[in-house]
Amino acid sequence: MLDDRKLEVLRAIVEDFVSTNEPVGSKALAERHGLGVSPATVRNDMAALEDEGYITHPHTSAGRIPTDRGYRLFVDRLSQVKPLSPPERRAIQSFLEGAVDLDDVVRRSVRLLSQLTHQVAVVQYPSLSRAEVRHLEIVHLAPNRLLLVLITDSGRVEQRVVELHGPVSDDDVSVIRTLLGERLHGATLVDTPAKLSDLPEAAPPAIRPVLTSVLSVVLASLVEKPEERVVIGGTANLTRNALDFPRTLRPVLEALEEQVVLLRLLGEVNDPTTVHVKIGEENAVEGLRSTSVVTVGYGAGALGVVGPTRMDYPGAIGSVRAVARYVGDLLAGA
Amino acid sequence: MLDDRKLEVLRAIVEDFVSTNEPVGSKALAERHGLGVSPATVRNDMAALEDEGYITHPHTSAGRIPTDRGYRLFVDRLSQVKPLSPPERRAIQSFLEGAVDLDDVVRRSVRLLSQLTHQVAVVQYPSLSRAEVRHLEIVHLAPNRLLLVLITDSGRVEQRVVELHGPVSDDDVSVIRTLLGERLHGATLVDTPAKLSDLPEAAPPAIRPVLTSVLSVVLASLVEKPEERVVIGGTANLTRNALDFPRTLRPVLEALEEQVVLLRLLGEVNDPTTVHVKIGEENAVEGLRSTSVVTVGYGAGALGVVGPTRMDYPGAIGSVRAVARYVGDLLAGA
DNA sequence: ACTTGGCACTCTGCTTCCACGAGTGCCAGG
DNA sequence: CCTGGCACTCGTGGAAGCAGAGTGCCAAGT
Repeated sequence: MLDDRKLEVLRAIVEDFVSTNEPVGSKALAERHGLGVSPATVRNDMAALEDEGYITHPHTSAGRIPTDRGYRLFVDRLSQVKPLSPPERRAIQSFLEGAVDLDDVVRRSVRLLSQLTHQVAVVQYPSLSRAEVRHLEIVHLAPNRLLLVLITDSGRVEQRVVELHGPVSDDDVSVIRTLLGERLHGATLVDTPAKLSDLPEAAPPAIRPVLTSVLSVVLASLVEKPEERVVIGGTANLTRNALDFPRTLRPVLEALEEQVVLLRLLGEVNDPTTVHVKIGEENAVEGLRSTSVVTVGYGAGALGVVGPTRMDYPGAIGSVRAVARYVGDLLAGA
Repeated sequence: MLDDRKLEVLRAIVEDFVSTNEPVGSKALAERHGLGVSPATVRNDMAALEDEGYITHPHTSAGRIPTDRGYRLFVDRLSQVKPLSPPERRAIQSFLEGAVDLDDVVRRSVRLLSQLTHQVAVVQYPSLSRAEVRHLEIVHLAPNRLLLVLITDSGRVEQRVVELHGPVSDDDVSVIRTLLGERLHGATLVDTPAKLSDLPEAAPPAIRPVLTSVLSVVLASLVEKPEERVVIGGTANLTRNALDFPRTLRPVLEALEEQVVLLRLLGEVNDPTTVHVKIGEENAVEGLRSTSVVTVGYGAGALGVVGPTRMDYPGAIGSVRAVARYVGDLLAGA
């Protein structure tokens, strides 16, 4: 059904349309891509591709543009990832290494990705649940108020306030600090419920009430529904090609403002090591049906870009993969 | 030069234009605002207002629209702040009180502001320099690597990694922790240089090298150039009135992505208790010359909104002020 | 069976033209 | 100083016409 030349035509259409943002006609295509056949032949192939739903045309006398399905085929079978140039790689590395802390790493990654791809970039903080506890500090803020500070191996620092029913002494706080510290040091957060379950019984009766308050906060806010954080940047790129989002910029921006939505995007990454591409209507999120999303896991989290379906997929995939790799290494080694 | 009626006409023009987004003509204005005079009279007044530079018209046969100068006069002399309704106040309060930590307070404030005003909201984290140290924790990450965690009275938690030249023992770390803790507890960050200057001499010689490394990081990253953070939200509102930013949406989005720019906006607040309004060309930031910015300090930081010059100033000022008040109270009491 | 040139057809986009209407500026009279 | 009247300007919107791009299909060539 689809011989090699037809696929070649499809590739040419995608590439042309991506770079010019204009429907591409048979004539221009035939001569510009050295296919060695006449426009008429190309037209026949185009008709076939259109029958199969890979391309369409906005109106009768316009050129063709790829459909979501066409992009899908292009991504799956016709394109190959565009690797970054060595200078680019060096630039990424040195830019990321300049970061002073985790926040900085994430911010820099976002900026990097959006500049490399000219799209909107999304970077998730390393997930808490998979993280390992490096330190748990308890600060005695007020007689009946504690602040828990959790530091993970990925550099994340989480804080939670614990309101107690009654006042507690500094000494008791020290005891609890030591107890918890021993149990949790080096544990991953998913393991903590098991590690902590017998703690109240094992502890001196005097501190049990306080201990349970602390434990409930730890379990509730760090383990059961650990806060996932996502940072976004480069939204100005959405206006780059005003033509891409005729009247749909609004919903896109709205969707991108929702943490939940972003998490869902990044969370759909099953296999964390391969790059995932969601094209147009494939997106579960309503407001992003006119966009494509390229994501990949970097270890403890995920990152990606969001842009028009008319996107430079090979470039985006290459950039996303490269940045994920560097970020992953950086955080693993930190 | 400008009698009361002319001012009244200006007010009417601003209000009409803000609500309809269409140039307003003499006829509609005369009848809709019950000025008690004929359109012809209004026209004369308009001509005067135009001579003074308060209004202009896009083309000969169109109605008038306010200039930046006109808005300025309106804001300064013709409008009065629209106070929020009691239900609105209650909603704000209960929404903010649901926050679990500082990050949450800031995020909620941004959302609140953008929803109240239908503009882009900007909220600065409580500034570090004015903050008081509530706790300084030193975590021994690796033999030659420490993590400083600083907790302020406003709830901010800052972390910095200190790389040491050589390994250090847990005991030495404890000593330093105690030393620093004593000196810094309750101090504001601006005071710290004074409080710490004699510390190296006062400390046991053995730990001096480590101590100076730690001190230099504290001073450099927390005091000399303390990291200011800003959160932004509601950018989708920029697309609400597509007509407001014909081809200028791009630079606005770009400007808003720059932390520096946002800080500059909020930093221009001299008198922290009054609301500041920057209209159009008054803005120092290039990309925001087509917008207006309404800001106010809330105590340890500032917040505000960014929108088209054609903005509901009384409403925006009221909302900004109200939110700032609640946020200020919340953080002061926390 | 596939390719190719030719040709008629169908659109869109652009211009021109024109009439309409909103809105103004000005003037003379109350 | 206000008001009604009136001529003038100018953008808007619709109709009409035209050029260009691109298609679909057919018949002939390889």
